[in-house]
Amino acid sequence: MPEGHTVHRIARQLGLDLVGHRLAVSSPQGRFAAGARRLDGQLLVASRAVGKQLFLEFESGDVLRVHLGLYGAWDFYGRLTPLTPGAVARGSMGAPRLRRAVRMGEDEREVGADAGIDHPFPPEPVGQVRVRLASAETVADLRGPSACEVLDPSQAALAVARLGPDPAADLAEWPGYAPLSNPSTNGQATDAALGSAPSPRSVMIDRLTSRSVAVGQLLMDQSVVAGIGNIYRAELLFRARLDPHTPGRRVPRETAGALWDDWAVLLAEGIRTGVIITRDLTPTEHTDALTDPTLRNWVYHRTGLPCLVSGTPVVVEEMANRNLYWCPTCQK
DNA sequence: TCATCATGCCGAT
DNA sequence: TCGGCCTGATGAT
Repeated sequence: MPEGHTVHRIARQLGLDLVGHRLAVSSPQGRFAAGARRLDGQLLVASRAVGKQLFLEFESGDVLRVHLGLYGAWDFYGRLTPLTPGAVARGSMGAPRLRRAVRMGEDEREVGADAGIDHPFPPEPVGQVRVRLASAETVADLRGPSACEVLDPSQAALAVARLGPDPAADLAEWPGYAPLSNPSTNGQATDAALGSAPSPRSVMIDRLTSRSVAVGQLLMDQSVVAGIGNIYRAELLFRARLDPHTPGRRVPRETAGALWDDWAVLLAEGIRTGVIITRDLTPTEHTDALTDPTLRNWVYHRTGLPCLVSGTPVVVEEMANRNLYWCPTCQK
């Protein structure tokens, strides 16, 4: 299930295998029939992720905006370009081109490398497929999204502008969009002096430190910083040894900046591997963690277990309508 | 085999 | 604050 890293991986997969192709767009489920008609037959020109949202730009300027919500996912069939070495993959890497399906939207796994050989292409839709994007060789099926809509360019720009900065978004190449998320600059204090647009990092710091809401809530607020979900929230706070209840206003700017920097590192690593590993592990442990979720994190899903640093039992409480895991000894 | 829960978020109430 | 989305993993039965 999707925090920002997953959506970036999906954007990249679609970028590799469907961008530059003229697509057959359909809605086997029927709930997106009108939108599918509007996009059917168009060239897909760009695939971008901002936070947890996916923006697919077509030649007409129409943009398909997708949010996976809690259990949305993309299923890929047919020819797929391997994303990144080091990613979670069962079966051989760089194996045969033909794969029955690769699911993205949860911890990813590849269904047997040659499982598709006996199956027709394109395959029958499985379950409630809201949208199918199909080139001659690759099919991407979207199921269970919480948002799936066609926007015109100005509506899409508005949707992006409503989001906080994302360290992995490269909006510089997206003409007309908020100049918020150019990750190449990390502008410390020079923005004003240079008269340039504020850096994403400084935007995040400003938004996080200007409110009295608990930092544990602010990290989940997609207008403060985009892409962080419940796991990354808990783990970022632990890594910073920060009490989740600290009001944003009381978080020193240096601490807020360190949170941004750490998020950028964790996100990049999540995009690379496809899983959320937040502990500092040896290479061997890291390999084990790719297949064993219980090895990956400091506090997430570890209620009652001893904190790996202090030994204090990890506690869970509700914050921002979600379970928040933290160590009362380390984070104060 | 069944019930519950989950890495999210929106809109109705 | 609650239900919807309508999936898949997990743990209880």
